[in-house]
Amino acid sequence: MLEPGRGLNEKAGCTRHNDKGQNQVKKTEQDIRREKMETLREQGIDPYPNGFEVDNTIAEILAFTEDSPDSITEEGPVFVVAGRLMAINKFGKSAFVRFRDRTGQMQAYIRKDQIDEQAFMLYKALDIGDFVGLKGSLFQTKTGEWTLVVKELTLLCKSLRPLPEKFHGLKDPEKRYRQRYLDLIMNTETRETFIRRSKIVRAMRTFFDQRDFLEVETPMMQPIPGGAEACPFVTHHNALDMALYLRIAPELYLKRLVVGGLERVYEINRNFRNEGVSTRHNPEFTMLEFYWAYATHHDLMALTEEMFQYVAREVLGSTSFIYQGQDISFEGPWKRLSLYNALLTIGGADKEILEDRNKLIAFAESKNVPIDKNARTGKIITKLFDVLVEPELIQPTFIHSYPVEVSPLSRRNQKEPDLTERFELFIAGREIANGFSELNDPDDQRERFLQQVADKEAGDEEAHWMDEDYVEALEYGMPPTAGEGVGIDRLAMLLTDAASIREVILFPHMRHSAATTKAGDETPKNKEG
RNA sequence: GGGCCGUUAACUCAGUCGGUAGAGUAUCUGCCUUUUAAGCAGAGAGUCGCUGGUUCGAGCCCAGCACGGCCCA
Repeated sequence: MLEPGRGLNEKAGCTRHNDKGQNQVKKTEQDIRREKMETLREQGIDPYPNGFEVDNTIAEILAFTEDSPDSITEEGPVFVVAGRLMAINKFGKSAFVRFRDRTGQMQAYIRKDQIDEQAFMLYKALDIGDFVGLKGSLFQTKTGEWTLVVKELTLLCKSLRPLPEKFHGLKDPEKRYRQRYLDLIMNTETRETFIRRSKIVRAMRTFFDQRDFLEVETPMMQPIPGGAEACPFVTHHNALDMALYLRIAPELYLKRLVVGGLERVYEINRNFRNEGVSTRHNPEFTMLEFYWAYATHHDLMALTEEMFQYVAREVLGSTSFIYQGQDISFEGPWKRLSLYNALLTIGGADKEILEDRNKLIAFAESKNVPIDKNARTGKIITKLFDVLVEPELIQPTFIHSYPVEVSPLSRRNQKEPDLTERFELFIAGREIANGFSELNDPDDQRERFLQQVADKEAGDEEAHWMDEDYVEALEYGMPPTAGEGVGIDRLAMLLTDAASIREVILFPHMRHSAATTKAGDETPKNKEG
């Protein structure tokens, strides 16, 4: 046998490649599926027909086999059902197919002698992923599985791309997030997570509706972004030629509604914060905020316990569950601890440290807590809390009495005016909720805003803006009110045992995909300049 | 922003010491009317993330970049 030199060999390979290009067309699975589609069209079968009269769900059919198996014969009853093909086992003149609708999954049996000629042609062109309508009766296979014998077969939608592999499924997290529809098709847990999230939100609405709270919607685009300390997204209104900010919180608008006499309001909606993305942060996230006239932050804490217990019972059927290997119980009463006491008992600080700013800074450094030495004392204290205490709060715990410097919208404690009647709720080492008795003294509110403006000028980008319009509303009078925000995504994480926020947001924010970046047409030109 | 890890066929993954690419599933062809991740026989399928560098030779080594994951800030 001749051993050609390397160069020759390469040339041969090259030639072979060219031959291939000319003589046999390289077909992808998509090409093959398109060819099948064209063949069907030629036979008068529309690959994308409109509508289909579905009489039964898979769950109904399976329930029927449980309830009245004795009434099932070859002749009937006859069911009409639709779904997506998830598996096909072909045997020449017959096949078992597994199909799925929103209620479940079952098996159907197609045999040549049970269907007409056109349907048999159609069967031969079916692929995994196609949607079909099936009409037939039931029988049991050798292993006892109830199976639909197909009498009529209708193509409802031709799928042109192959689904991920049936056994290992879709695992690549990037693909799961970017193409969530594939994740939902392939991964049962994903479907269950988002069904559960929907139940959580529904339970919350029921909870507040039952207590005479009114659900409202307030602006997502605001001229002055307020209600939280965060960096906003900016946009521009062309016709009005003005800057608008995606809201960082609905708080100031909801309190205007309380001024307007809507004494109990709540809103479940998106907030936007222009920060990094991580397992705990998505630029847009969902908050419940509610305001309750004539209540105090003590009432809020009691209501929060009740609400979380209600939601957990509705969604899980239990008030205890496991989150990332830790047993969590919503059974009350929940622990309540002042921020200072938390730092003393859990954070390892002592009284002297908390009362002396220099000792506080030295303490932070000794604990390797990164702080801004020029920040106001209240900020340093909360930073210490975040690092030293927060991760330790596994069971639901209310931390209350936050410094007024970090709480510009909260009512002062009458006995200790440097502290506010504010609390945060921590579960599994994370902040879940934040509530307080609202500041309704317009003069004090204006002073707080001015202090925030000074902080902003000193370089604190997240400090509040002055909102004169809001202060004016307070001047008309807001009744004593308590208000709270609850992070829905984080609560959903707890109740679905999700390690990352991306697991509970259908379409989490991602960077440009590598594929998009590569396609020069789609990349903004100005990036090069 | 920093550190570590990853990116190979449609999917899930191997790839030894640097020597020109592998499996299973899926697809295609043939056989097959009770399968359960069907089976048997055969076939096709790759910009090894991108761009450079080192080398006679790079999926593998080096640098930069992109995207993702985890941890930290």
